[in-house]
Amino acid sequence: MNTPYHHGNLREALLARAIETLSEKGVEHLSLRALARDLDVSHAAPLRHFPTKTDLLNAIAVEGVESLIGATDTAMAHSPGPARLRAMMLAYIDWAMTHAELHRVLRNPDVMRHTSETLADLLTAFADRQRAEISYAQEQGWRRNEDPAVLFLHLVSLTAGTAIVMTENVYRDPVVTPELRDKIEASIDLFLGAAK
Amino acid sequence: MNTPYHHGNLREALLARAIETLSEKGVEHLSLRALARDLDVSHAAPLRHFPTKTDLLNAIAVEGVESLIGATDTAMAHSPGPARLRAMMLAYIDWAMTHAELHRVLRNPDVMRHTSETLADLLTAFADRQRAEISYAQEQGWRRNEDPAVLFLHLVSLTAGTAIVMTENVYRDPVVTPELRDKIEASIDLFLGAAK
DNA sequence: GAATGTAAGTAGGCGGTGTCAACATGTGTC
DNA sequence: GACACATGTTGACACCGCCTACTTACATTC
Repeated sequence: MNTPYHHGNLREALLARAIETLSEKGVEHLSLRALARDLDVSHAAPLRHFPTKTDLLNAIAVEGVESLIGATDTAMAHSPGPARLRAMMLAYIDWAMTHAELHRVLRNPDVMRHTSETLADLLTAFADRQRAEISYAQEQGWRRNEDPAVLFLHLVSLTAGTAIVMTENVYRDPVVTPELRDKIEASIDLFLGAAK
Repeated sequence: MNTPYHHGNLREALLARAIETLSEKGVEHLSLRALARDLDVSHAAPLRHFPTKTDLLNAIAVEGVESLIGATDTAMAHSPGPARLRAMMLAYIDWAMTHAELHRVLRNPDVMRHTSETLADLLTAFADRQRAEISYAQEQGWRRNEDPAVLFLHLVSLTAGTAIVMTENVYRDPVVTPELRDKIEASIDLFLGAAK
Protein backbone atom coordinates (compact mmCIF):
# COMPACT_ATOMS: atom_id res chain seq x y z
CA MET A 1 0.00 0.00 0.00
CA ASN A 2 2.84 2.40 0.71
CA THR A 3 4.54 3.66 -2.42
CA PRO A 4 2.17 1.89 -4.77
CA TYR A 5 3.36 0.88 -8.18
CA HIS A 6 1.15 3.39 -9.89
CA HIS A 7 1.38 6.96 -8.74
CA GLY A 8 -2.23 7.76 -9.49
CA ASN A 9 -1.95 11.14 -11.14
CA LEU A 10 1.71 11.50 -11.96
CA ARG A 11 0.99 13.81 -14.83
CA GLU A 12 -0.63 16.45 -12.66
CA ALA A 13 1.97 16.00 -9.96
CA LEU A 14 4.72 16.52 -12.50
CA LEU A 15 3.15 19.69 -13.81
CA ALA A 16 2.59 21.08 -10.33
CA ARG A 17 6.10 20.29 -9.12
CA ALA A 18 7.60 21.57 -12.35
CA ILE A 19 5.87 24.92 -12.02
CA GLU A 20 7.00 25.04 -8.41
CA THR A 21 10.67 24.41 -9.15
CA LEU A 22 10.39 26.70 -12.13
CA SER A 23 9.69 29.69 -9.95
CA GLU A 24 12.50 28.68 -7.61
CA LYS A 25 15.35 27.80 -9.91
CA GLY A 26 14.47 28.98 -13.38
CA VAL A 27 13.81 27.27 -16.67
CA GLU A 28 17.34 26.17 -17.44
CA HIS A 29 17.68 24.21 -14.21
CA LEU A 30 14.51 22.20 -14.67
CA SER A 31 15.29 18.53 -15.20
CA LEU A 32 13.00 15.59 -15.77
CA ARG A 33 15.17 13.35 -13.59
CA ALA A 34 15.15 15.78 -10.68
CA LEU A 35 11.40 16.00 -11.04
CA ALA A 36 11.17 12.20 -10.88
CA ARG A 37 13.34 12.18 -7.77
CA ASP A 38 11.17 14.79 -6.10
CA LEU A 39 8.10 12.64 -6.68
CA ASP A 40 9.79 9.39 -5.62
CA VAL A 41 9.41 7.79 -8.98
CA SER A 42 11.86 6.20 -11.35
CA HIS A 43 13.89 8.49 -13.58
CA ALA A 44 12.10 7.41 -16.74
CA ALA A 45 8.57 7.59 -15.40
CA PRO A 46 7.94 11.17 -16.59
CA LEU A 47 8.58 10.06 -20.15
CA ARG A 48 5.31 8.12 -20.10
CA HIS A 49 3.45 11.40 -19.79
CA PHE A 50 5.82 13.79 -21.56
CA PRO A 51 7.83 11.97 -24.22
CA THR A 52 10.30 14.84 -24.33
CA LYS A 53 11.23 17.72 -22.13
CA THR A 54 9.81 20.15 -24.65
CA ASP A 55 6.46 18.43 -24.30
CA LEU A 56 6.50 19.12 -20.58
CA LEU A 57 7.39 22.76 -21.13
CA ASN A 58 4.67 22.93 -23.73
CA ALA A 59 2.09 21.60 -21.30
CA ILE A 60 3.26 24.11 -18.72
CA ALA A 61 2.96 26.83 -21.32
CA VAL A 62 -0.62 25.77 -21.99
CA GLU A 63 -1.44 26.08 -18.29
CA GLY A 64 0.31 29.43 -18.28
CA VAL A 65 -1.62 30.83 -21.21
CA GLU A 66 -4.87 29.55 -19.74
CA SER A 67 -4.05 31.28 -16.47
CA LEU A 68 -3.14 34.45 -18.36
CA ILE A 69 -6.34 34.38 -20.37
CA GLY A 70 -8.34 33.81 -17.21
CA ALA A 71 -6.69 36.78 -15.54
CA THR A 72 -7.37 39.10 -18.45
CA ASP A 73 -10.92 37.79 -18.74
CA THR A 74 -11.87 38.64 -15.17
CA ALA A 75 -10.09 41.98 -15.39
CA MET A 76 -11.99 42.87 -18.52
CA ALA A 77 -15.28 41.67 -17.09
CA HIS A 78 -14.92 44.16 -14.26
CA SER A 79 -14.25 47.09 -16.56
CA PRO A 80 -16.79 49.16 -18.46
CA GLY A 81 -16.71 49.00 -22.24
CA PRO A 82 -14.25 51.72 -23.22
CA ALA A 83 -11.81 50.86 -20.43
CA ARG A 84 -11.57 47.20 -21.40
CA LEU A 85 -8.55 47.65 -23.63
CA ARG A 86 -6.65 49.27 -20.82
CA ALA A 87 -7.73 46.55 -18.39
CA MET A 88 -6.51 43.92 -20.81
CA MET A 89 -3.04 45.40 -21.12
CA LEU A 90 -2.63 45.96 -17.41
CA ALA A 91 -3.91 42.47 -16.61
CA TYR A 92 -1.29 41.01 -18.92
CA ILE A 93 1.50 42.97 -17.29
CA ASP A 94 0.29 42.23 -13.77
CA TRP A 95 0.01 38.55 -14.56
CA ALA A 96 3.53 38.51 -15.95
CA MET A 97 4.89 40.21 -12.85
CA THR A 98 3.18 37.79 -10.47
CA HIS A 99 4.03 34.72 -12.58
CA ALA A 100 7.47 35.72 -13.78
CA GLU A 101 8.85 32.23 -14.35
CA LEU A 102 5.71 31.00 -16.02
CA HIS A 103 5.92 34.04 -18.22
CA ARG A 104 9.50 33.14 -19.00
CA VAL A 105 8.43 29.69 -20.14
CA LEU A 106 6.08 31.34 -22.59
CA ARG A 107 9.01 33.08 -24.20
CA ASN A 108 11.40 30.16 -24.05
CA PRO A 109 12.62 29.70 -27.63
CA ASP A 110 12.68 25.93 -27.29
CA VAL A 111 9.02 25.92 -26.31
CA MET A 112 7.93 28.38 -28.93
CA ARG A 113 9.86 26.66 -31.69
CA HIS A 114 7.70 23.55 -31.44
CA THR A 115 4.43 24.63 -29.94
CA SER A 116 1.69 22.05 -29.58
CA GLU A 117 -1.50 22.48 -31.53
CA THR A 118 -3.51 23.51 -28.49
CA LEU A 119 -0.91 26.05 -27.41
CA ALA A 120 -0.81 27.59 -30.84
CA ASP A 121 -4.60 27.73 -30.87
CA LEU A 122 -4.69 29.44 -27.50
CA LEU A 123 -2.16 32.01 -28.62
CA THR A 124 -3.92 32.87 -31.85
CA ALA A 125 -7.24 33.04 -29.98
CA PHE A 126 -5.68 35.48 -27.54
CA ALA A 127 -4.26 37.53 -30.38
CA ASP A 128 -7.68 37.59 -32.02
CA ARG A 129 -9.20 38.85 -28.82
CA GLN A 130 -6.67 41.66 -28.74
CA ARG A 131 -7.50 42.55 -32.32
CA ALA A 132 -11.21 42.48 -31.58
CA GLU A 133 -10.72 44.75 -28.61
CA ILE A 134 -8.80 47.19 -30.74
CA SER A 135 -11.48 47.34 -33.40
CA TYR A 136 -14.13 47.83 -30.70
CA ALA A 137 -12.16 50.72 -29.26
CA GLN A 138 -11.79 52.21 -32.72
CA GLU A 139 -15.53 51.98 -33.21
CA GLN A 140 -15.86 53.97 -30.01
CA GLY A 141 -13.71 56.67 -31.56
CA TRP A 142 -10.26 55.83 -30.25
CA ARG A 143 -7.59 56.46 -32.90
CA ARG A 144 -10.32 55.98 -35.46
CA ASN A 145 -8.27 56.62 -38.58
CA GLU A 146 -5.26 54.57 -37.64
CA ASP A 147 -4.29 51.29 -39.35
CA PRO A 148 -5.58 48.48 -37.09
CA ALA A 149 -2.59 46.31 -37.92
CA VAL A 150 -0.25 49.02 -36.72
CA LEU A 151 -2.26 49.44 -33.55
CA PHE A 152 -2.14 45.71 -32.98
CA LEU A 153 1.61 45.58 -33.48
CA HIS A 154 2.02 48.48 -31.12
CA LEU A 155 -0.24 46.99 -28.49
CA VAL A 156 1.44 43.61 -28.58
CA SER A 157 4.93 45.08 -28.55
CA LEU A 158 4.17 47.47 -25.73
CA THR A 159 2.48 44.93 -23.47
CA ALA A 160 5.01 42.18 -24.09
CA GLY A 161 7.84 44.68 -23.81
CA THR A 162 6.64 46.13 -20.54
CA ALA A 163 6.08 42.66 -19.14
CA ILE A 164 9.59 41.64 -20.09
CA VAL A 165 11.25 44.78 -18.84
CA MET A 166 9.49 44.21 -15.53
CA THR A 167 10.20 40.51 -15.15
CA GLU A 168 13.73 40.38 -16.43
CA ASN A 169 15.76 43.19 -15.04
CA VAL A 170 17.40 44.21 -18.25
CA TYR A 171 18.42 47.61 -17.06
CA ARG A 172 19.23 46.40 -13.55
CA ASP A 173 18.07 48.43 -10.57
CA PRO A 174 16.80 51.75 -11.89
CA VAL A 175 13.35 50.63 -12.88
CA VAL A 176 12.09 48.82 -9.79
CA THR A 177 10.51 51.24 -7.31
CA PRO A 178 7.32 51.32 -5.23
CA GLU A 179 5.46 53.84 -7.39
CA LEU A 180 6.41 51.75 -10.39
CA ARG A 181 2.85 50.63 -10.98
CA ASP A 182 1.78 54.23 -11.49
CA LYS A 183 4.49 54.74 -14.05
CA ILE A 184 3.42 51.60 -15.87
CA GLU A 185 -0.13 52.90 -16.08
CA ALA A 186 1.10 56.27 -17.21
CA SER A 187 3.23 54.61 -19.86
CA ILE A 188 0.29 52.57 -21.11
CA ASP A 189 -1.84 55.70 -21.20
CA LEU A 190 0.63 57.36 -23.54
CA PHE A 191 -0.68 54.87 -26.05
CA LEU A 192 -4.27 54.58 -24.94
CA GLY A 193 -5.07 58.12 -23.94
CA ALA A 194 -3.42 60.02 -26.73
CA ALA A 195 -6.55 60.52 -28.82
CA LYS A 196 -8.90 60.75 -25.90
CA MET B 1 54.15 22.99 -36.46
CA ASN B 2 50.86 21.40 -37.35
CA THR B 3 48.36 21.44 -34.48
CA PRO B 4 50.70 23.16 -32.06
CA TYR B 5 50.21 22.72 -28.36
CA HIS B 6 49.01 26.25 -27.92
CA HIS B 7 46.23 27.43 -30.12
CA GLY B 8 47.38 31.02 -30.21
CA ASN B 9 44.15 32.91 -29.72
CA LEU B 10 41.71 30.31 -28.56
CA ARG B 11 39.63 32.85 -26.73
CA GLU B 12 38.80 34.83 -29.85
CA ALA B 13 38.30 31.66 -31.87
CA LEU B 14 35.86 30.37 -29.26
CA LEU B 15 33.86 33.57 -29.29
CA ALA B 16 33.75 33.68 -33.06
CA ARG B 17 32.74 30.07 -33.47
CA ALA B 18 30.23 30.37 -30.64
CA ILE B 19 28.49 33.31 -32.29
CA GLU B 20 28.54 31.39 -35.54
CA THR B 21 26.88 28.27 -34.14
CA LEU B 22 24.56 30.46 -32.14
CA SER B 23 22.94 31.87 -35.23
CA GLU B 24 22.73 28.39 -36.72
CA LYS B 25 21.42 26.25 -33.90
CA GLY B 26 20.23 28.56 -31.15
CA VAL B 27 21.30 29.28 -27.61
CA GLU B 28 20.11 26.07 -26.03
CA HIS B 29 22.18 23.89 -28.34
CA LEU B 30 25.46 25.66 -27.70
CA SER B 31 27.91 23.38 -25.93
CA LEU B 32 31.44 24.01 -24.76
CA ARG B 33 32.52 20.53 -25.77
CA ALA B 34 31.14 20.87 -29.29
CA LEU B 35 32.95 24.19 -29.53
CA ALA B 36 36.17 22.52 -28.46
CA ARG B 37 35.65 19.80 -31.08
CA ASP B 38 35.05 22.37 -33.79
CA LEU B 39 38.33 24.04 -32.98
CA ASP B 40 40.29 20.77 -32.68
CA VAL B 41 41.12 21.30 -29.10
CA SER B 42 40.60 19.20 -25.98
CA HIS B 43 37.21 19.25 -24.36
CA ALA B 44 38.39 21.16 -21.29
CA ALA B 45 40.48 23.76 -23.08
CA PRO B 46 37.67 26.35 -23.23
CA LEU B 47 37.52 26.37 -19.45
CA ARG B 48 40.88 28.16 -19.34
CA HIS B 49 39.24 31.17 -20.97
CA PHE B 50 35.67 30.83 -19.75
CA PRO B 51 35.55 29.05 -16.38
CA THR B 52 31.85 28.41 -16.85
CA LYS B 53 29.43 28.37 -19.70
CA THR B 54 27.70 31.44 -18.33
CA ASP B 55 31.00 33.29 -18.58
CA LEU B 56 31.15 32.48 -22.27
CA LEU B 57 27.59 33.66 -22.82
CA ASN B 58 28.42 36.74 -20.84
CA ALA B 59 31.38 37.52 -23.07
CA ILE B 60 29.19 36.98 -26.13
CA ALA B 61 26.63 39.31 -24.63
CA VAL B 62 29.33 41.95 -24.23
CA GLU B 63 30.22 41.64 -27.90
CA GLY B 64 26.53 41.78 -28.72
CA VAL B 65 25.88 44.94 -26.77
CA GLU B 66 28.95 46.55 -28.27
CA SER B 67 27.69 45.67 -31.72
CA LEU B 68 24.27 47.01 -30.83
CA ILE B 69 25.70 50.23 -29.48
CA GLY B 70 27.83 50.61 -32.58
CA ALA B 71 24.80 50.16 -34.80
CA THR B 72 22.75 52.73 -32.95
CA ASP B 73 25.71 55.10 -32.87
CA THR B 74 26.16 55.18 -36.62
CA ALA B 75 22.42 55.38 -37.19
CA MET B 76 22.17 58.34 -34.87
CA ALA B 77 25.22 60.02 -36.38
CA HIS B 78 23.50 60.03 -39.75
CA SER B 79 20.32 61.60 -38.42
CA PRO B 80 19.69 65.30 -37.74
CA GLY B 81 19.08 66.33 -34.15
CA PRO B 82 15.34 65.93 -33.68
CA ALA B 83 15.23 62.62 -35.61
CA ARG B 84 17.91 60.98 -33.50
CA LEU B 85 15.48 59.40 -31.05
CA ARG B 86 13.61 57.74 -33.86
CA ALA B 87 16.86 56.55 -35.45
CA MET B 88 17.92 55.07 -32.14
CA MET B 89 14.77 53.02 -31.74
CA LEU B 90 14.74 51.78 -35.30
CA ALA B 91 18.43 50.91 -35.16
CA TYR B 92 17.78 48.79 -32.09
CA ILE B 93 14.95 46.91 -33.77
CA ASP B 94 16.85 46.45 -37.01
CA TRP B 95 19.87 45.18 -35.17
CA ALA B 96 17.74 42.70 -33.26
CA MET B 97 16.16 41.43 -36.46
CA THR B 98 19.50 40.93 -38.18
CA HIS B 99 21.18 39.45 -35.11
CA ALA B 100 18.28 37.46 -33.73
CA GLU B 101 20.30 34.86 -31.87
CA LEU B 102 22.73 37.37 -30.45
CA HIS B 103 19.71 39.33 -29.31
CA ARG B 104 18.36 36.20 -27.69
CA VAL B 105 21.57 35.80 -25.70
CA LEU B 106 21.03 39.28 -24.36
CA ARG B 107 17.72 38.18 -22.92
CA ASN B 108 18.84 34.77 -21.75
CA PRO B 109 17.88 34.65 -18.07
CA ASP B 110 20.96 32.66 -17.16
CA VAL B 111 23.18 35.35 -18.65
CA MET B 112 21.29 38.25 -17.19
CA ARG B 113 21.12 36.71 -13.74
CA HIS B 114 24.89 36.96 -13.31
CA THR B 115 26.08 39.69 -15.60
CA SER B 116 29.73 40.59 -15.59
CA GLU B 117 30.77 44.03 -14.43
CA THR B 118 31.58 45.22 -17.92
CA LEU B 119 28.29 43.97 -19.31
CA ALA B 120 26.34 45.71 -16.59
CA ASP B 121 28.30 48.89 -17.25
CA LEU B 122 27.58 48.74 -20.96
CA LEU B 123 23.89 48.26 -20.32
CA THR B 124 23.56 51.12 -17.89
CA ALA B 125 25.58 53.32 -20.24
CA PHE B 126 23.17 52.46 -23.03
CA ALA B 127 20.21 53.18 -20.79
CA ASP B 128 21.75 56.53 -19.87
CA ARG B 129 22.12 57.36 -23.52
CA GLN B 130 18.44 56.61 -24.06
CA ARG B 131 17.53 58.84 -21.14
CA ALA B 132 19.76 61.60 -22.44
CA GLU B 133 18.16 61.37 -25.86
CA ILE B 134 14.73 61.62 -24.31
CA SER B 135 15.62 64.72 -22.35
CA TYR B 136 17.14 66.26 -25.47
CA ALA B 137 13.95 65.60 -27.38
CA GLN B 138 11.94 67.10 -24.56
CA GLU B 139 14.08 70.21 -24.68
CA GLN B 140 13.18 70.42 -28.35
CA GLY B 141 9.53 70.46 -27.39
CA TRP B 142 8.56 66.80 -27.75
CA ARG B 143 6.12 65.75 -25.02
CA ARG B 144 7.59 68.54 -22.94
CA ASN B 145 5.38 68.18 -19.87
CA GLU B 146 5.57 64.42 -19.58
CA ASP B 147 7.41 62.58 -16.81
CA PRO B 148 10.82 61.60 -18.25
CA ALA B 149 10.82 58.36 -16.26
CA VAL B 150 7.53 57.36 -17.83
CA LEU B 151 8.83 58.22 -21.27
CA PHE B 152 11.93 56.16 -20.62
CA LEU B 153 9.90 53.18 -19.47
CA HIS B 154 7.71 53.48 -22.52
CA LEU B 155 10.64 53.81 -24.89
CA VAL B 156 12.47 50.83 -23.45
CA SER B 157 9.38 48.66 -23.34
CA LEU B 158 8.32 49.53 -26.84
CA THR B 159 11.72 48.99 -28.45
CA ALA B 160 12.47 45.79 -26.56
CA GLY B 161 8.94 44.58 -27.14
CA THR B 162 8.98 45.24 -30.85
CA ALA B 163 12.38 43.60 -31.17
CA ILE B 164 11.14 40.53 -29.35
CA VAL B 165 7.88 40.26 -31.22
CA MET B 166 9.88 40.42 -34.44
CA THR B 167 12.59 37.93 -33.52
CA GLU B 168 10.53 35.38 -31.70
CA ASN B 169 7.33 34.65 -33.54
CA VAL B 170 5.06 34.74 -30.55
CA TYR B 171 1.91 35.14 -32.55
CA ARG B 172 3.03 32.78 -35.29
CA ASP B 173 2.62 33.80 -38.89
CA PRO B 174 0.40 36.87 -38.98
CA VAL B 175 3.05 39.46 -38.30
CA VAL B 176 5.76 38.68 -40.84
CA THR B 177 5.07 40.37 -44.17
CA PRO B 178 7.09 42.41 -46.66
CA GLU B 179 5.62 45.80 -45.76
CA LEU B 180 6.28 44.96 -42.13
CA ARG B 181 9.04 47.49 -41.82
CA ASP B 182 6.59 50.26 -42.67
CA LYS B 183 4.23 49.09 -39.98
CA ILE B 184 7.07 49.03 -37.48
CA GLU B 185 7.91 52.62 -38.30
CA ALA B 186 4.26 53.59 -38.10
CA SER B 187 4.00 51.88 -34.73
CA ILE B 188 7.05 53.70 -33.44
CA ASP B 189 5.67 56.97 -34.70
CA LEU B 190 2.54 56.50 -32.62
CA PHE B 191 4.86 57.18 -29.73
CA LEU B 192 7.26 59.62 -31.29
CA GLY B 193 4.99 61.67 -33.46
CA ALA B 194 2.02 62.10 -31.17
CA ALA B 195 2.87 65.57 -29.94
CA LYS B 196 4.47 66.75 -33.15
C1' DG C 1 -14.52 -14.37 -13.07
C1' DA C 2 -10.48 -15.71 -15.60
C1' DA C 3 -7.98 -14.12 -19.79
C1' DT C 4 -5.94 -10.66 -22.00
C1' DG C 5 -4.55 -6.23 -23.92
C1' DT C 6 -2.93 -1.86 -22.61
C1' DA C 7 -1.51 1.98 -19.66
C1' DA C 8 1.90 3.23 -16.35
C1' DG C 9 5.62 2.10 -13.75
C1' DT C 10 10.91 0.11 -13.28
C1' DA C 11 15.87 -1.07 -14.45
C1' DG C 12 19.62 -0.23 -17.01
C1' DG C 13 22.28 1.68 -20.57
C1' DC C 14 23.92 5.07 -24.33
C1' DG C 15 25.87 9.19 -25.67
C1' DG C 16 26.03 13.71 -24.34
C1' DT C 17 26.93 17.62 -21.08
C1' DG C 18 29.50 21.06 -17.51
C1' DT C 19 32.99 21.06 -14.27
C1' DC C 20 36.98 19.65 -11.64
C1' DA C 21 41.76 17.93 -10.51
C1' DA C 22 46.22 16.38 -11.94
C1' DC C 23 49.44 16.58 -15.30
C1' DA C 24 52.07 18.32 -19.61
C1' DT C 25 53.89 21.81 -22.43
C1' DG C 26 55.13 25.82 -24.01
C1' DT C 27 56.36 31.19 -23.13
C1' DG C 28 58.27 35.22 -20.89
C1' DT C 29 61.30 37.08 -17.37
C1' DC C 30 65.20 37.68 -14.13
C1' DG D 1 69.40 28.83 -18.03
C1' DA D 2 66.03 28.49 -14.18
C1' DC D 3 61.65 29.23 -13.00
C1' DA D 4 56.95 31.03 -12.71
C1' DC D 5 52.93 31.04 -15.19
C1' DA D 6 49.65 30.73 -18.76
C1' DT D 7 47.61 27.50 -21.62
C1' DG D 8 46.97 23.20 -23.18
C1' DT D 9 45.65 17.67 -22.24
C1' DT D 10 43.70 13.58 -19.90
C1' DG D 11 40.64 11.38 -17.15
C1' DA D 12 37.09 11.34 -14.05
C1' DC D 13 32.52 12.55 -11.75
C1' DA D 14 27.85 13.53 -11.62
C1' DC D 15 24.31 14.86 -14.12
C1' DC D 16 21.25 15.08 -18.15
C1' DG D 17 17.64 13.52 -22.05
C1' DC D 18 16.27 9.66 -24.21
C1' DC D 19 15.90 4.72 -25.60
C1' DT D 20 14.82 -0.36 -24.96
C1' DA D 21 13.30 -4.27 -22.48
C1' DC D 22 10.87 -5.81 -18.65
C1' DT D 23 7.15 -5.70 -14.89
C1' DT D 24 3.03 -4.48 -12.70
C1' DA D 25 -1.61 -2.92 -12.26
C1' DC D 26 -5.96 -1.83 -14.32
C1' DA D 27 -9.89 -2.40 -17.48
C1' DT D 28 -12.38 -4.78 -20.78
C1' DT D 29 -14.36 -8.65 -22.73
C1' DC D 30 -15.74 -13.37 -23.31
